[in-house]
Amino acid sequence: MPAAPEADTPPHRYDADLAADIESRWQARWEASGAYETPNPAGELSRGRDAAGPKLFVMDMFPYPSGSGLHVGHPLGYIATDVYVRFKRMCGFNVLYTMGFDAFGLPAEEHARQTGQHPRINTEANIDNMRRQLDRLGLGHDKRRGIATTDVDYYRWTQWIFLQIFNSWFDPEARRARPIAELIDEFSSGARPAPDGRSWEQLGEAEQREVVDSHRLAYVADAPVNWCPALGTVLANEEVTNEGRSERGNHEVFKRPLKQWMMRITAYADRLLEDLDRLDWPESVKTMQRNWIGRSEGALISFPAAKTLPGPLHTIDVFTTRPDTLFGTTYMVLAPEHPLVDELTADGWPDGTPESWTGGAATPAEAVAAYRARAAELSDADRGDSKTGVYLGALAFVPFTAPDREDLIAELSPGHFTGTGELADFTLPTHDASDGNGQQGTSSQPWPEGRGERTVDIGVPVFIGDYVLMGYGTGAVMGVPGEDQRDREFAEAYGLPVIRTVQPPPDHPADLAYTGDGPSINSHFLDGLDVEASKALIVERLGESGFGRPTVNYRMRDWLFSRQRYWGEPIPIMFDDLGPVALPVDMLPLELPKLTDWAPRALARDSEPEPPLGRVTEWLDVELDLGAGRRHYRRELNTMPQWAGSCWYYLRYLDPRNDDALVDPEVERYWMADPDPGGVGGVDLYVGGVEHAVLHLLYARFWHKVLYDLGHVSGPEPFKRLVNQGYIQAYAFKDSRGVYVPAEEVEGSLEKGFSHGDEPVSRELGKMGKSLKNSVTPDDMYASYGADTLRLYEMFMGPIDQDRPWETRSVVGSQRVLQRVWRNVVDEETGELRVSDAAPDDDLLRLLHRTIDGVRSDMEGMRFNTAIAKLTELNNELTRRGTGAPRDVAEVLVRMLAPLVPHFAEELWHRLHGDGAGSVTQVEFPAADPALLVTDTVEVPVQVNGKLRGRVTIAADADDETAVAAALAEPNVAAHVGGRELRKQLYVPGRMITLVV
RNA sequence: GCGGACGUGGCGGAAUCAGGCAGACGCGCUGGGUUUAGGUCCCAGUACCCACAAGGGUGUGGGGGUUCGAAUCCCCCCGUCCGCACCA
Repeated sequence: MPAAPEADTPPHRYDADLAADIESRWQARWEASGAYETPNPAGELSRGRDAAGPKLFVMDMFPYPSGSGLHVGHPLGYIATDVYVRFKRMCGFNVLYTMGFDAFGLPAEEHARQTGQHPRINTEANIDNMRRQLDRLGLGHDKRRGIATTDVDYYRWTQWIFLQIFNSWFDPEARRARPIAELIDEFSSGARPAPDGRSWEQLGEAEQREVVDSHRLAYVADAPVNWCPALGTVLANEEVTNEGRSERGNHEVFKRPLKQWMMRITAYADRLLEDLDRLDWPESVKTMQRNWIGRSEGALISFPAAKTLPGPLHTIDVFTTRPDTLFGTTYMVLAPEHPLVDELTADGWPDGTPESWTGGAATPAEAVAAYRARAAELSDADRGDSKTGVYLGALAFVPFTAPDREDLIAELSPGHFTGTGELADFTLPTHDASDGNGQQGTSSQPWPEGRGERTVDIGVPVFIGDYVLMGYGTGAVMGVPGEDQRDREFAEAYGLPVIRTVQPPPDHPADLAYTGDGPSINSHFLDGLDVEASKALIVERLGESGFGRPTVNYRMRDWLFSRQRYWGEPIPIMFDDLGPVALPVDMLPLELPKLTDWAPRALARDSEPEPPLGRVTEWLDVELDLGAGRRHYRRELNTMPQWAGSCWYYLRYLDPRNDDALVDPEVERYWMADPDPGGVGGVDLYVGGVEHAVLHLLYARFWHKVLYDLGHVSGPEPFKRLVNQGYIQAYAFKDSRGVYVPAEEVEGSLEKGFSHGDEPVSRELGKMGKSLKNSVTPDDMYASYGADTLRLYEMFMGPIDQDRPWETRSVVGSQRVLQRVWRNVVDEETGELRVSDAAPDDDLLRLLHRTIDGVRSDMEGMRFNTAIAKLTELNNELTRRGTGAPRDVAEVLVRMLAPLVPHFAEELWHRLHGDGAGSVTQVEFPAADPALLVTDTVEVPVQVNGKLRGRVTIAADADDETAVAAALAEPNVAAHVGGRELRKQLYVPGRMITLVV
């Protein structure tokens, strides 16, 4: 509540009204003088303040202009960067600091849909509103550089980057992206053979296009995707929650195959992983990215399989991290969606098939159909813990003979494990070595070890089961119940044999899989070797025989890049009869067509996506001459995902109005260079929420690396240092029905209980926001206290990276601090200065310099809470002394406050120095005089037998003997020593005297 | 289950990086002052126990260890939060 003017309130007290007056006045002057404009080394923005001094690039994660306005939690990170930036500017750095808006994408569009207005109108109104709320905080942004991702001049370059990616391929030997033209040259010159061994000329145009397109970093694939009918669009894995619902709106999401644009981020998996080690990021975020990428080393093993013998053989490829346990395989499981399922489904149940394997169906085909239908109903998360599956009626064969093992299986299991057949016509696949997602061709290869003549083999049954996911590895596993607990549970459920292949310790429970180390057993030529050695040998043997090879598998999939939405960047691609064709770069921007009927439609689950751009018939079909004569093309109708614009906005801040390039290379080198030689470069400090740990931050790193490979940026990483600011939490209140009630209407206390009206309510701590009805708006804080008090309070609440509960009643503490500073400089009654011209005494001077020293290092380390505590301490000392502060001390204190409370400091600065003085934002930050940090005498605590017994004042350079003598002279110390002989004496200079008796 | 972060007064937190006076600074609370009153503002006190005091004892989730000395380092356990999760 704003302080009403009271008769007895001194007229010049620092209250909300005075703060509002000061804040608006200085904001206008700063704006007029371009106080925060930072010059570039070249180009249009090279005018500005003096650019001497090292560069620093500090950035916040830019916001979505959502339209519902800010609460006090939103600007926490912005205030922190602003304080840091102001401090570094005062330390002589040339700091780039600005703010843009991430305005494309689902949130803006969903909001527009609710209000019924066109997204552009909505978005621009929201941006204006957010700018106003943020400006009121006094953030020192270079406003010339602010962009919105929806600006045509901006998304023109987003489209340009898309074309760079489309026109590139990943060369696995060079481990980097190269222009697609170089690949075409290699094919046509014969330096690189065509995939099937034919010469390039022998391939038709269609085949050539297909081969080239299959190498591009941006490509169209018909792949299982996350289809969200309610939103009318597909979503990236990253946008789907664990519960299988959309991150936005919490709608149901279904897996289904659709033709979509993909980006080959998997090609960069290893580099994204390796370079994490070179980043100054929170360990938690690095860990999340590592887990997301999910690199695991193992082997790909091929199992021959057949539904009848004799009969055609198929190959089940399996990824395993434990190839050493191969001989423990007693069954196989395919994911229900696995493409081989149909081929391996037998016509009828083999003799002796147990009832439990059939799912109660009359034939394997019926069992499969029923099981698949059930699995499709369930999202990955709903599949539950119990292991289920049905038998296909087929057998698979471990690719090595192992007579002992076969005897063992024969002994453990009923007759249906034995198949008889002629294996000579088995066809082995050849795998190309490019990557885990590479295509595979087939070619004939002989069955090793002369097995073509064998007519009897021990097969293992092949199941489908939903504990095997199509989205990981090859979608098939070898069932090894001895060494894998999930396989063990499946084996238990279906009565499958268990063969241990690693000797467990004696105390290992017999009913659990053993995953630890130990000697191999029941494993033929591996027996006796430990796990590592067994892995090495089996992989070697598999390689020799052609049945397997070492491989690296990743959890991460390629990035699904297209959305069936209106409010996004149009993808600058056209299609002719043979496939996608890039729009020439000189035809950019490809503007989003004006459309009145832009709203997405909620669709039925199995309907086809309907991109809204498909409604623009005159835009859809174009005739162009791209060099091969005038031809007809159909435009791509999908738009880019929300993440596209945020993948590179930091680069556009550098050079926002450049029409010739996304950024001038000289400007890019200046701002993105790493201060440390050999560093990765990039934004020097990036502050934002941890919720972007794997989405935005992974995509942006990927794009940056592609741009780096293609020579458009000078370093391999976009963000050198990352800080995650904590969330501001707030108490929320629920009534007896569990419904949230507005927090500001709740009365009571922890002791007395809380109530809303007459009804008792319960309290909980949660993220501030609309859903918990516990928002506090910055506008309320401006009205009650002013922006500087809000800034000071938010910085004082705790370490920047920590969550903290909001307490409106505590804000007044920060206002009192400023009031006390104000009172030490300005007379509240008259408004006159009340500083004294007397020189500060020695004690005060020493305290001042200790404060300077501490505040400087706290600011540097972004420990603003402790910096504020130290400044408060100094000011409390001034208050204790009464009589107004010595002018020299007040002047230094004001300079130290300037980064935290810039308007307040600017006002006092001008009162101290007269109106001719320059801005406090551009003076130097105080530096401590080292001579004043050391003292002649020090007060040192004394411990006797580990307990504090007194303190003595001694010369700062006193030696051991002197210190101990002084300690013994202290009565309480002497009493505790009690005349006994010292067994030990120790003096840590300036810190502690320790005596042991 | 795996991985990460963390645990200090009534509350937010400081001291943890580098072992050396635990509780800086602020909120709240208690008492006092200013004020017609309330509020604002100012001053003093405020970890807990004993004591008028001087002082003494206890104390940083629990247990153990290293050390002259541990909130800090090491081991085990408990608890909270976050991320991932049938990952083969």
